[in-house]
Amino acid sequence: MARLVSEDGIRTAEEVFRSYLRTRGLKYTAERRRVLLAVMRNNDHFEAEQLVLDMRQTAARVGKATVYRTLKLLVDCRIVREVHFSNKQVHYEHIYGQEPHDHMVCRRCGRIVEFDAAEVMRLRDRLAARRRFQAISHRFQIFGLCEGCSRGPSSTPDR
Amino acid sequence: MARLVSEDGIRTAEEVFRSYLRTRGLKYTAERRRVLLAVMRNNDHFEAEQLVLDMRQTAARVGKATVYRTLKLLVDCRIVREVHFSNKQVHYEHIYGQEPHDHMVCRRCGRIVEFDAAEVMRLRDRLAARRRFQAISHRFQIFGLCEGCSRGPSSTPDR
DNA sequence: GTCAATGCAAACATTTTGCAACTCT
DNA sequence: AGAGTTGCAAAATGTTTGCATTGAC
Repeated sequence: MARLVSEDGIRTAEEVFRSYLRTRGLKYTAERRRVLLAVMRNNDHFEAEQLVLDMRQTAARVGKATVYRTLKLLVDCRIVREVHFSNKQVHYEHIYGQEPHDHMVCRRCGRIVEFDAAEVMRLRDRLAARRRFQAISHRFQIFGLCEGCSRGPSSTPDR
Repeated sequence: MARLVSEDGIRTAEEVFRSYLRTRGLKYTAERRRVLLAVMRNNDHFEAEQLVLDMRQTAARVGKATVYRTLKLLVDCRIVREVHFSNKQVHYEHIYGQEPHDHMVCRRCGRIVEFDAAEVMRLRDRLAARRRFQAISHRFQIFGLCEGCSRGPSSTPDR
């Protein structure tokens, strides 16, 4: 969270997306643009379904199939990444221009805490090398209790 | 993989499961026992659906709903753990009596390489402490190319 | 003008649930 | 005896796909 993207950052991401599409003979449609904007303005982690519902409220209405299809493209060109907090649906977050990070997930309140992935990547590469494995990416999430939840039962118990 | 469990190990797991059930007023039924045995004899990672199908072949036939329900119980009492290799269905592995480990997943051939989680856990706890987060568990998987696949195109390209 | 994209609804795959019949303890 | 369990089929979830229509280049 806390990943405010300036209008300028959005414009750059737009250019990245546009040229990604162009190089494969795909089209930069109004719908794809709307999805990109909705994603970039979302400063949190979100699920595909929620994005569909949110966009349904606005003038930037886009069909659910298109949202799913566009998310895939955005993941492919690394503007967006899938994150896996639960066993249920996939979550997404935009990562264009972000430092690599991973997540801690509070088992009690669901709070997500991000942390820098630099050390994780160093360990990952060391572990991989030992097995003659060439690491390309990783997923790492830490589950536990956040600061608030680890001291006594909170008044907002949920997931 | 390579986690052969002796008949003795199975018996111990059975005792763990049985007492877990007893303490919550649940019953150790023939079906639950059959699922436990099928799981413990499986020396690999497996998916729920496959387990259902495998058991359908044998005399130890158990309904799919029961398999799913029992897997949940086994996860809850830490005989089994969920592992997440792909974005598709959850995989399972029995971990009773195993050293903690995580997985490297080959993006080309799908091979799974296990590695000891000790260092990961140390890093995890250090990272968590910095954010005053109390780590309980984690998920860590490294994606990349296994030894065979990283040197030149293999003759068995798949997942 | 052409080839790709959209939106809808139907299809899918996986997992969960309601319920009547059954079975551990 | 009684609470918990099973199996089935139906429901639910989350995502993908077929296809006629529309739109970008």
